Amino acid sequence: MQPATTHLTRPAFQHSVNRSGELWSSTHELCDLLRICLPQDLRDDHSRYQHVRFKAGQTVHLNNDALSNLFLVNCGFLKSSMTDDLDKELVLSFPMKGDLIGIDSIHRQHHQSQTVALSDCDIILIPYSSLQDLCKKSEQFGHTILQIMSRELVRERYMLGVQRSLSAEAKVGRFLCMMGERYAQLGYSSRRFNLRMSRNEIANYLGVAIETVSRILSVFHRLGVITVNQREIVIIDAGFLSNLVKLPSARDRIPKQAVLKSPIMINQKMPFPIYQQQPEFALS
Amino acid sequence: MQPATTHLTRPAFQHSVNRSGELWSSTHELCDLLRICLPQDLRDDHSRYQHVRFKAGQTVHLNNDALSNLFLVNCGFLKSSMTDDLDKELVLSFPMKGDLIGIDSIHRQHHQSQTVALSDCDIILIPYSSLQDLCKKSEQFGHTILQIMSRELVRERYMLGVQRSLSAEAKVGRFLCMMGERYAQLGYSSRRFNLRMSRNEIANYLGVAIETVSRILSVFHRLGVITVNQREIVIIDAGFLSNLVKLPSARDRIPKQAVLKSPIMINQKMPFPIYQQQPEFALS
DNA sequence: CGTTACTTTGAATATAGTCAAGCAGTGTGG
DNA sequence: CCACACTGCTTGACTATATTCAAAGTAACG
Repeated sequence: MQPATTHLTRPAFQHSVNRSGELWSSTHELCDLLRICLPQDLRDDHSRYQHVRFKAGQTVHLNNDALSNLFLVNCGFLKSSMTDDLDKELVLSFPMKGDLIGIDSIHRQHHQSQTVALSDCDIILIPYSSLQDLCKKSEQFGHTILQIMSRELVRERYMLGVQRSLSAEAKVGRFLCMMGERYAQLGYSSRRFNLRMSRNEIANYLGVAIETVSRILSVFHRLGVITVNQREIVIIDAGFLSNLVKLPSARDRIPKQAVLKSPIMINQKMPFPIYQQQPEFALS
Repeated sequence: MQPATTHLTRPAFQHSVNRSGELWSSTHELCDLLRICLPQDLRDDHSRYQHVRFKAGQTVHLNNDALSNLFLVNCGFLKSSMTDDLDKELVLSFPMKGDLIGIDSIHRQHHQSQTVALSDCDIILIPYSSLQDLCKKSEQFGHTILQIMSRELVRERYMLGVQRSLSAEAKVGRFLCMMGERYAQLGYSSRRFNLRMSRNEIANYLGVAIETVSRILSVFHRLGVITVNQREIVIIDAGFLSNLVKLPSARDRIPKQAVLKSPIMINQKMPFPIYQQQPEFALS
């Protein structure tokens, strides 16, 4: 499809740090970002965590980098990807505010993926050693970290399900809804937003060809369930998008019109809220 | 494809326990099974973990069960699956000796999947509370658990890559190799083994139709790279299977013979050892 | 021995991929 | 400011891969 790596510039760490206005966060702020309650036993923890800024296009970490920090997104939009057996890029996720980057690296103590900034970003560095300290200090925090990892597992598994059993149309529909939900969580509109990634990156993420994504967006537009203008999306019928199973085959569709001869298949079940705020997730 | 749930019998826990000969394992044995070194600070831990036996076809846990235990496979073969949006079964993994079942349930404190025994099994129950105790007692153990979860994430991600970017032929090829490697780890032959799961389960796991699996196995057999006899597989050319990208299209293939007009595409790179023993994984 | 479940194989079909061309927005340099 | 190239996106036509449907074969089970 596309080459695995374009030209990746390694982040100028020290540089960024010195210029970054020396912003540091407390453990409390960390927990807030992660959407977990500050455990009792960390009330008097005064650790500080450094912020680093990345410009759009800059690399946060590369595949195979030794694990020294995890990265917590404070603001901005990123893309995590790995390189598969065949040296093709494989987009894994689009981290944004509140997402923890790098937990896949704990296993071998080296990153198994790479992350680049799609927009200017502010990222908090969490040295892995600090994470271990926090786990040692607070039993509850340790539990929470397990939960976060477990959640990541469930999310990735959800994507696995999407890959395996959905039509390309359903994939794109759910992708748009998911993005809407995620923006909503950040306080933006879930109906009108700008995609931060290219069609290519979407296609890769969904495991379909770029032309397929393009075509499907056009069809959705024609059907009146969304509006597409470059990367600006307006979702008109979110229910349609998240429950779509498949559209009538192309031949049953009067070309260039929204008139359909055979019915559109829609799933009745409520979709699994994979990225929604999870109240039970916060520790009481 | 296939109905999500056939008829699942809940395990007769108490019953099994009473009949099971009351086998209990030590923390040390637990670590051995998990292929990690017993941490120093758990040397004098005398916790005991109960074994439970399951007959082929019995359910170990159901989706949405409250998390009380994790399950460590001592022997036997199982199948973990979830139910997707469209109520279809989605096979996630085929746990065997040494695999830890249920870490996806930590997130919501409820299982996000279900596991059934494909053969008679001996399973060690690890109450989640005990796991937390061990983490509290031993910092190193806590770290190791993180590693295990991280590893699971990487494995699942590998499958995601398989789903997205491989042809059906490559999927089946890699599946066979992977099974070989896993059997090898258990001390069996990596070349000759019995698949414990049905074609249906394989197809589901790989995200292809059952007929496709069947056809591809036949083609491999005809090409002389494997031998298939029901569920007994003999791998003749493992390199071929793990590096196959795609076979020549059907029309370039003289029917029913192993003669090919155009070349078979083979990947040069070494495959990622996703299930191989990882020496660096053991704690020093 | 008949019923059932699982598997294989063939033929037709559909979905999505590839190839190719054209369009639109962006940026560069004359 | 315009011409030019460049990149990303869209659209069409064709094709390949894999699915679906159908039928028949094989093993397993009571």
